Amino acid sequence: MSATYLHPRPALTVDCVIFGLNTGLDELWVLLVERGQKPFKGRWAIPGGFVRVGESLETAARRELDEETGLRDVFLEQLYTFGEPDRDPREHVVSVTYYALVNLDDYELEAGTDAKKAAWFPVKRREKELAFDHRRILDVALARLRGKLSYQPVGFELLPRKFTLSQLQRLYEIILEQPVDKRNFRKKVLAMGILRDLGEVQENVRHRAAKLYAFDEKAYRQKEKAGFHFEL
Amino acid sequence: MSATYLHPRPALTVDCVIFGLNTGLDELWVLLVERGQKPFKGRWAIPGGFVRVGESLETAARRELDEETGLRDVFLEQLYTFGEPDRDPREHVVSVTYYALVNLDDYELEAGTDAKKAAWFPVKRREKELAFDHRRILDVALARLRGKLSYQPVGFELLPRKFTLSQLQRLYEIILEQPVDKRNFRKKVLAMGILRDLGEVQENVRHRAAKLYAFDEKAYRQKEKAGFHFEL
DNA sequence: TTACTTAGTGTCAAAAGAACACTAAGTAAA
DNA sequence: TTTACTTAGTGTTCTTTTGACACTAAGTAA
Repeated sequence: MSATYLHPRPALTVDCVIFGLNTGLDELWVLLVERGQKPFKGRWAIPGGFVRVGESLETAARRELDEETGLRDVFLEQLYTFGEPDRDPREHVVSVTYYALVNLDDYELEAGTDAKKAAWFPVKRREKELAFDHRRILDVALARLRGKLSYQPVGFELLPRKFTLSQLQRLYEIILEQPVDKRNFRKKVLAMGILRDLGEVQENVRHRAAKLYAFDEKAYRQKEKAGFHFEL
Repeated sequence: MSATYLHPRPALTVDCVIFGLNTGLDELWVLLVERGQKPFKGRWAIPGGFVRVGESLETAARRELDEETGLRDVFLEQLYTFGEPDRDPREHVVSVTYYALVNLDDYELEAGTDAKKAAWFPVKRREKELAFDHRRILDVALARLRGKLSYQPVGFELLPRKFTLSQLQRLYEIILEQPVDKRNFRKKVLAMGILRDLGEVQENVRHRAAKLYAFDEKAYRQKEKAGFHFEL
């Protein structure tokens, strides 16, 4: 299994920042796993692991995601590659990072199949004592998410397939941390024409039930080709 | 010099897409080097090379840039990391790519100090026969550049330090491939308050000399902190 | 029946964006 | 020295977009 090379190489890992929103829609969460070995044993870290030879980076990221948290088929996008030689005390380890967006309810309490402890942390808590440079990675991921949210339709990945306009609005308010005008928001979103009115309403709510919508990806792709640019 | 590891590792390289604009301001150019060895011997490629252990990714990128093209102290930003296992026929090579922006005149004809052939190619020519997946990388870089141009003040990196508003406008027209209204453009740019009027005018032009401006980075940074967002 | 909660809707004023054409200043050539 | 040529530089108007703002509708629970 060991390998010898003419020149030394840095080790290569993938790490995934996983953002989640619960249906209560009160906060943005990030999924962390507790490290079982040194270094940083007992510290919380974003899930990840070594890239295998012959495996693409995204494949590696999805494999690690599955192994460490049980998550599959989620939205996943490359974030940034960190390669400071001292970011891992053992040796030079370069990490290609990804960020994932999931709806918490679809996966709630999926404790690591890998016997590792996994838990959701509120992003706002800004947990300081993360392993390696993971605090930094999380900050970069959050900045990216905030940026993307405004000009790419990624927010829907954090909601259940069927959602109300109020839920979508709250998502934007929570992540961007600024209030949004209800009427203006609804006008703008609906005017884009990328939501499908499902003709259904919420159930089991103790107030007027809101209409349910779904993101219409086909419509979005078509409009995009025609020069349309998402913006919220 | 050789090294043995418990598990096999992909090789790790950095590659740099270098965009340049000449003062003639007629086209966007990309700097390519001719490969001297297999694989893809004789093909044009974007400059790059292996990351050394103990060296940060950006350091590696700047080192390779200097070695292969003589460029130093240029604007450089990470682009994307490509890791498909078959992108290099020899073995699994993961490439962290960067893109650089330079003013062609500052460096014109800096043929490789490394005895390698280097040449500027018009981006629009969309040279097909590049080594490895470099065609793809170039496409990603161009898309990124186009995106950045609109909401980050990176265009100035392609101009000489002192430039005219017409030059700046032409830059946007060339890269975004769409005409811009002169009066509206000037109003918008000047209204941002991030250009310093140098109180100088062009020399050696056979028509009315235009005023020279410089990007005022300090002003930009301050405004940015105060919530200002660049947009053109 | 009443109280409570969230859903859903339109108008107006301000700001930003888009369209548009001429004069000014300099050089070069007749 | 006049004329032609080239690029610099400038305002106004109309249209579109954005932002501020408050009430009624529909349902549940007490």
